[in-house]
Amino acid sequence: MSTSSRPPVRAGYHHGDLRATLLAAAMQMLEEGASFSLRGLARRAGVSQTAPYRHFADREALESALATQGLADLRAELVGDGGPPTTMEGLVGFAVVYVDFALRRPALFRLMFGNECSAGGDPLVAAAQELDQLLIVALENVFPDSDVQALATACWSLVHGLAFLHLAGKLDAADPGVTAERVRASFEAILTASGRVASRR
Amino acid sequence: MSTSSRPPVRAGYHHGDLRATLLAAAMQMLEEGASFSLRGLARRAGVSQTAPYRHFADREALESALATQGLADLRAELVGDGGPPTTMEGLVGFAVVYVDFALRRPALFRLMFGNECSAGGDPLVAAAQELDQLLIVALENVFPDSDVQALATACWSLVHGLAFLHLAGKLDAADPGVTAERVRASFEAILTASGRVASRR
DNA sequence: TGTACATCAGTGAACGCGCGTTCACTGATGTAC
DNA sequence: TGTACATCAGTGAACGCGCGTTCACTGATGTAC
Repeated sequence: MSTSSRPPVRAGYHHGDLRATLLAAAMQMLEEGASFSLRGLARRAGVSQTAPYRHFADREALESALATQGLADLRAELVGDGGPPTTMEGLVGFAVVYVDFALRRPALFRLMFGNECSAGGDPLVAAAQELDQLLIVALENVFPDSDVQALATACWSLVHGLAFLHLAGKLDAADPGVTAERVRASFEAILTASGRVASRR
Repeated sequence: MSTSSRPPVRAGYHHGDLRATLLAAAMQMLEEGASFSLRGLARRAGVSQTAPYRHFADREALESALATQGLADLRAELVGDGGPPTTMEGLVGFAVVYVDFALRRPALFRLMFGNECSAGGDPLVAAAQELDQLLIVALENVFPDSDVQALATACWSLVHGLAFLHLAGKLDAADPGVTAERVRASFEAILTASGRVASRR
C-alpha cells in the first residue's frame, strides 16, 4: 500500500550526493519539457525546497552547471567511439548528430544556447571551447590550407541555425530521417554553390 | 509641475487605437530588454490591466502579433530601398543586415524565433514565408541552375546560426563592424571551401 | 431631429498560482586531543 | 578509546513578488426607426 507520490528513499538525514541527484533530476525535468524550477527540483529529489541552496548559490549557478554538462554530453555524442572526423562525410555526420541532439533535448539545448551566459563561469566557457576545438581539429583534417577559424565559425553557424530553425518550427522536424537528409542537402548545396554563381569576375 | 510617472494623456474613456498603442508599447518594452508582461504593457499604455483583453485573446495572441510584425520589420530592413539582391555582395549584405537586426533587437528576435510558434496563426506563418520567398528570389538571381530550395535552407541557417551564436555570447558581438566582417568571412570561407577539400575523388 | 437600445471598449477588485530566496533552526559527521 | 566541539547538510515556515486571467460592472458610441 504505497502512496502514489513516492518520496524517494533516503538513508537518513544526510543525502549523500544531493548535488548530483539535483543535476540529474533537473536534466530529467528538462527532458520532459516541464518548465524548470528550483522548487520542483527539490520536490523531485525528495528534499526540502531550501536544500538545493547548500549546493548552488542560486538559480543561475544551477543553470550554468546544467549547460556545462549539456555541452559535455553533446561533445561526447559528437565524438562517439572514434575521434574527430577526417572526411567530409564524417563532418556531415557531426552536423546530423548536432541537430538531432537539439531536437531530442530541446529544453536543454535552449538552456545551453538560448541565454546570454554573459558571466561565463569558467567551466561553462571551457566546455564551449572544447566543442569549438573539436570542430577545428576536424576541419583541419578535411580542409587543409584553409582559414580554419573562419570555416569553423561558418560550419558551426550553419549547423546551429539548422537546429534552431527546426526548433522554431520554420523547418519541419517531424521525421528525423527527413531532417538528417535536409542537413546533408544543406551542406551539399552551400559547398557546391560557388561553382554556379551567376556572374563571376 | 508634472508627476514623474506620467500617465499618457487620453481624450476620454475610449482610447481610440489601443491595439496599435499596445503593440507599440510592447515593442518598446522588448527593445529595452525589459521582461515583457501584459500588466506592464497596460501600465505603460496608461490603461487598466484588463483592457488588453479587449484586443488580444491572451498572452500568446499578443506574442504572435508581435512576432508577425517583427518578421515584417526584418523583411523591410532587408529589402531596404531596392528589391532583392542580384549579386553575391548583395546576398552577403542581406546576411549582415539580418545579424545586425538580431543584435539590435535581441528580445524581439528571440520572440520571433525562440518559441515553437507551433499553432501558427496564419499571419505569422505568412510573414515567415514572405521572408523565405525573398531569399529564394535572391538566390535564383545569384545562383541560377541550383537547387535553390536547399540553398535557401542552408543560407538562412548559416545566417540564423551566426545571429544566435552572437546572441548566446559564443561569438564576440561587442563591435558591429567586427561582427559584419565575421559574417562576410563566414560566407567567403564556406563558399570557397570545396576547392580545398583534402581527398576528393 | 430625437430617442431607444444594442454593442463596444473600457474599469477595478479579486483569485490563485508558483516562484526565488531568506531566516533561524537542528540533526549528523568528522576531527583534535 | 572517549569526548568536546566545529562544521556541514539538511529542515520548515515565511516573505514578497508579479503574473495571467476572470468577473461583474459602467461609460461611450453608433444605428434603426
